[in-house]
Amino acid sequence: MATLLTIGDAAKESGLSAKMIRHYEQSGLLRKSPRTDSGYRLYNSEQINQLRFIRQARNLGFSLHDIQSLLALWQDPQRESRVVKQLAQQHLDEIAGKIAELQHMQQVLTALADSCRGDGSPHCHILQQLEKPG
Amino acid sequence: MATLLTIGDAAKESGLSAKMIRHYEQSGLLRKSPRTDSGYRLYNSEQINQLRFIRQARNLGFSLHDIQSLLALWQDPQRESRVVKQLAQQHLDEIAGKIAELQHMQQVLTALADSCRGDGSPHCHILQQLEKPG
DNA sequence: CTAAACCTTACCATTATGGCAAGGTCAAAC
DNA sequence: GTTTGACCTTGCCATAATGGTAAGGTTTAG
Repeated sequence: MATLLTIGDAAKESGLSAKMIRHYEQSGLLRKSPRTDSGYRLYNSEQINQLRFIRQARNLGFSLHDIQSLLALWQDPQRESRVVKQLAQQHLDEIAGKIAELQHMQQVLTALADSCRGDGSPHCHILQQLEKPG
Repeated sequence: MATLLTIGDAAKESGLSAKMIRHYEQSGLLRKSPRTDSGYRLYNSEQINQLRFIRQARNLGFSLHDIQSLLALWQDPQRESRVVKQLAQQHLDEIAGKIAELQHMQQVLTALADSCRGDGSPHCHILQQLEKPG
């Protein structure tokens, strides 16, 4: 029952783009896939699972670099869940950092926008504030 | 009182890097600055203010593209604050979108990490979940 | 047999920033 | 007056992840 899919179908199955699948292969995230005589890439169900794994991890914002580690852990029966959790925690820290940064921008800019009349006159607190050193 | 600064001092004054100041000039965000006979760029206080303006806007996360518009508005005595506020609001929407996206990741990944023992055993809900289609 | 829909590779673009290298300039110290 | 160190110049390369396009081969359906 070895159903083999071409890259387009693998893309549909996994939710990745064909373009990205090739890219992942070329950048070493995926092993080179087998080819037909005419050079078409072929994917079996195990590889489709791997592509899905990658997509899920991308959806959670993991970098390709981290995903390489996650894939390795996934495939290692000897793994320690400690290591996986550490990776996740690191990523959570990054996410929290980015959120904080964005929230700070949000806070400052909201205050500025609130104090800008937004009418036909040139007076504008936003520009006034950008002008100042700080 | 025309104090002219070389690019390194302009960088220190503005908080931007010299590299980026050159880049902003080359990408059309800034007009070409005057040079000494030997080719060094020189900045007067008005230009320093412009650099500060750019840095402040960058700190608020505005793209260089948006900053080009903001600079133009800043320098236009005929501007309508409505336009500035619109730009700010658009950017705030983007920020809010990014925050929402990150918070979603944060929520999902936190739940996964919480259900991962993080010990020496290979069992791990995080990997288990990444494995699933969805 | 032909046309559509696929596949291949290779190159370019994005965004904002940094790094490096090879070389010119300027000021201070000797 | 020369050397030295700190500056400046340009230009090219790199990042991260993704998309686009172009030129060309393949497969499949009509």
